[in-house]
Amino acid sequence: MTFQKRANKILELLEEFGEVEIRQLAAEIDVSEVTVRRDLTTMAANGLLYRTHGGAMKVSELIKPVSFVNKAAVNLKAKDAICKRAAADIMDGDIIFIDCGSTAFRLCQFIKNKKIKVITNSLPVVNELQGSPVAINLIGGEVDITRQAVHGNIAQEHIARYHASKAFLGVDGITGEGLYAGSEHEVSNTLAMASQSDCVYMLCDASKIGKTSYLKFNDLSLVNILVTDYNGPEITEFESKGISVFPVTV
Amino acid sequence: MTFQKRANKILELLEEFGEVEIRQLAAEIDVSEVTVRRDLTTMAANGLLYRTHGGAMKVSELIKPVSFVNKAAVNLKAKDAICKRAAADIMDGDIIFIDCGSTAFRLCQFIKNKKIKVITNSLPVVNELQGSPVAINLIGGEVDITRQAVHGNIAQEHIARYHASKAFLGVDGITGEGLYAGSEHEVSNTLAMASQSDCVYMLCDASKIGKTSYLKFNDLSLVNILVTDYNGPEITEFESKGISVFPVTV
DNA sequence: TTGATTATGATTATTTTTGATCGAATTAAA
DNA sequence: TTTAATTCGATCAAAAATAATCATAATCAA
Repeated sequence: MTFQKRANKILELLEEFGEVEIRQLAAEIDVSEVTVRRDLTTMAANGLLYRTHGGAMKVSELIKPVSFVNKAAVNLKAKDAICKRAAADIMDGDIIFIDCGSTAFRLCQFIKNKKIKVITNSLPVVNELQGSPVAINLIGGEVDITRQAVHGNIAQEHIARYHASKAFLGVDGITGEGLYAGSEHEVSNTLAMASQSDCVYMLCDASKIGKTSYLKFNDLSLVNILVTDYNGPEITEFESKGISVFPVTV
Repeated sequence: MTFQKRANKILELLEEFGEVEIRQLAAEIDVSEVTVRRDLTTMAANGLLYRTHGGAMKVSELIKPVSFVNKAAVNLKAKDAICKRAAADIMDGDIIFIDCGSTAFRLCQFIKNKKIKVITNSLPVVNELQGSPVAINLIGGEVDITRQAVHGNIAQEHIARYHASKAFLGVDGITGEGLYAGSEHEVSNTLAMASQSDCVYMLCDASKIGKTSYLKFNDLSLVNILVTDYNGPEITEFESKGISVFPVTV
């Protein structure tokens, strides 16, 4: 059993359990604990895992507290894939709007190294981009603590003062009929950002496609690009209405 | 059970409840209270949570920069005494400005139960007032991450849209000659808030009295009320210039 | 094959982690 | 205010895990 084989096995187990113990690995791979310890040390040095006392953890298990807030969020992998694709279109020098909401929030992790300006009404976005070279403009207005965002008339006026090359927005639901939201507060900001942008990206995981909510606030003409992991009959309908669909796989 | 696992567990519980007790954690994780205490100390040192007597609190997500937390710790008792006195003047129904800065920030703890509206450019203030009945209006504009506050022209314009009964401001220094600041950004917000308020409260611990800084931005006429723990010859000078001085003892 | 290099396992010394205890500090109560 | 009850920090000891050392086994090149 070579080191490479053991390393693969360890990564497999790590993937399955998220964490492993030396004892467990030694028994599973049938080598001494000393060897396992050596393997883990090497692998940790290569960034393949996180070494703990008595074992190792998957790197991704070590989440920062901020990410914790959104851990409860559903469809995380889909959202991350969507945001990764969307972020690929963001170039240095861009000025972009980022909507509040859990999907758009995931965009932050992919733009931390970019030299761009972000205009947002989302407090978590501001927080997440701390320490990055990203310049932040925070929309002012009434603070909605439950949504961790700013909204209201002043906020809309504030947005109207700016212009961005791209807007990254989320909605509660999207069908061939149009866009749906769960609250009027969200709508006003979404519309304001869209109207001030050259190109509107809508970030929607599969659960949003074909879903309606209590408020239909606009037809599909608002959207230029739809980034989604969904792959069903509605897609062609969206495209026939002039939306470019960027598919991603989870 | 490794430290990493416990840390994750603690953060989860913190996320759920906002605050936790040592006893509760020890029982939940099944380790001794000493160990929990050690974990909390370590995590607090890393800025993952706030250590309290007997437990920990969720770290305010917007107060991550260590500099601010540290600065806030200087002259804490004096600042708290000053803010407690100032808060006594705040009545239900008031609309108030709260400046950014470590002194004015301490005001938050004394107004959490009041039914008022707070207009501020300070991110820590927004965070601190979460979950309270206080309505918050956040000044919009460019985010200065190091100061944890919003500045710029848009911010000034935003402030100009509002009017408050009282403004609670801080400065870097105050002498018989006037008011001093360490940065022009702070000045513009301070002046804007002062001009839109019926009554300007200046919150200054003793270290600020008689101190000058590189920028004298206004004379004393800006100030209506000075709340301070300082008790020296300058006080009569301030009073002779029309300022009401509210003394506090530490 | 031989000699050199590397990988592995056993042993021992060191470090880390944990829990217990006790005086000091903090908070709450009288 | 003074007093009582917690909680904290420091110190110590026991247990576990690690790193270091060494010897043995496997691998490889000439």
